[in-house]
Amino acid sequence: MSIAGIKGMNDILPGEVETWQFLEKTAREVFRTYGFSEIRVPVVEKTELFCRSIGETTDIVEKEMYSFEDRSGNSISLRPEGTAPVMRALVQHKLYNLDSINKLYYSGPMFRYERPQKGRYRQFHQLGAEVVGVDDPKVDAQVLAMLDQFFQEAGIADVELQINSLGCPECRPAYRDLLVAYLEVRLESLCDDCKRRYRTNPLRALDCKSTGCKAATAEAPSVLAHLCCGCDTHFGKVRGYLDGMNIPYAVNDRMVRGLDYYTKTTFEMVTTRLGSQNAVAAGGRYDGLVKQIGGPALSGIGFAMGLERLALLKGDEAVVRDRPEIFLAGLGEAASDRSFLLMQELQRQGLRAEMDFEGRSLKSQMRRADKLGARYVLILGEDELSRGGAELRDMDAATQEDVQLDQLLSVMIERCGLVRRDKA
RNA sequence: GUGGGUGUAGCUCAGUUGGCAGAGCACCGGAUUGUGGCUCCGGAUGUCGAGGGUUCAAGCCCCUUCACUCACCCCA
Repeated sequence: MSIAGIKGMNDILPGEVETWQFLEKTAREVFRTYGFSEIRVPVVEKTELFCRSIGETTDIVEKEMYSFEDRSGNSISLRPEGTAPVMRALVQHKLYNLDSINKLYYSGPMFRYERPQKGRYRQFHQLGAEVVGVDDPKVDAQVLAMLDQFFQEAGIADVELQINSLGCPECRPAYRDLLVAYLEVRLESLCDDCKRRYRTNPLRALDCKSTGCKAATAEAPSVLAHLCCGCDTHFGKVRGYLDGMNIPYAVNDRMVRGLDYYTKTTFEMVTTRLGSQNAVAAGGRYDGLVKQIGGPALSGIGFAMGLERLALLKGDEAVVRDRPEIFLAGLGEAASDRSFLLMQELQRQGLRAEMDFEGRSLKSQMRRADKLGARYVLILGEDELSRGGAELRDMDAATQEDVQLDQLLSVMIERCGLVRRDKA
């Protein structure tokens, strides 16, 4: 029996990978215009980093981390998300001393031990961005604008930007108490999960899909109505800037977060096209996080996009076929050898050239050239070879002409207008 | 962790009350010497997910197991 891959960890095959490359390229271009620099951090970190940042009682830390001891007995974990490692690096290298604002983006695999389903995998990929050092609502609006622009340029429609504010250490405890009290008298109608956690994580009930919880929380107090003065004006300004930039959004005061570090502005880019996975990007402000992992008191805001989910939404519509410029069809050993050398000369010039390595008939070489989508086919037989020429067939026009082999390079470069950029 | 669905050719899937393993697509070859697409003709391909059981006989029935998938939970 052959060895299969690990459950929930997928291969990205030719034909799919083009979509990923498109998404990554689009993100790099958009993020660059907003002044973000890439940062690359390791895939494993000390387990403690995630416990302290994400929260000891979150599902991620409690039951979803790939944690293990290395050979010296330290507990390390495959990263379940990207923000904590990036903040760790920022603190470790004191990047905040180089500039008062740091705009960083990252991309790479994350790991969570969950049951896989559509749009949810054990190894998944996130592309995220973080702004650290400034808590002005303009920064929130910039991040949201960048996210919006990414979706526009990536051509992903059918998504909605939802925003909320979760308050800060000033106002959240009071709201939380209020909500606990509200839930307490309605415990009977809550689902088992919400009953169990109404004290530890009451916000979760607002987001619960069970009909009982939906009904029970219909009249629940809204976070937005209980923000402190600072959070309320902050949220108001963010909304004002979004309106000013004509960025569409919806306020969703029942949006909650799975990670403990979020404060004030939170947001999600949601879709209805991915089964039960409705978030394709999510993020928010995390003003206490850097200090919590042992750094200075720096505010921050960021988001992460799920590449698998983006790729599912995008499908393969973005993929344009990469056609070979030329296919060299040689007949007989001598012609085949000569074709091989010619092919290499073309490739060295940056032209995509292909040939047959299996000594097939001309007919089947033509078929293959057609299948690959070659623009031109060079037909080289014994006769042509002896006089130093060949037939160059234009596959789209279905016409062909004689060319001298020593002219082939210049003819092809002229036709395809393609010279390797790094040569000149 | 819990529940449902599905495992048959490279892919998508048929397969009758248990009786020789099938189709379409894809692939390969051919249709007057060396010319693609369209058409036509021909060809190869299987551990029927795995293991066990019942039976003269199992893709089909029974048991076990694994994988994939969707949903719950949770999240990107």
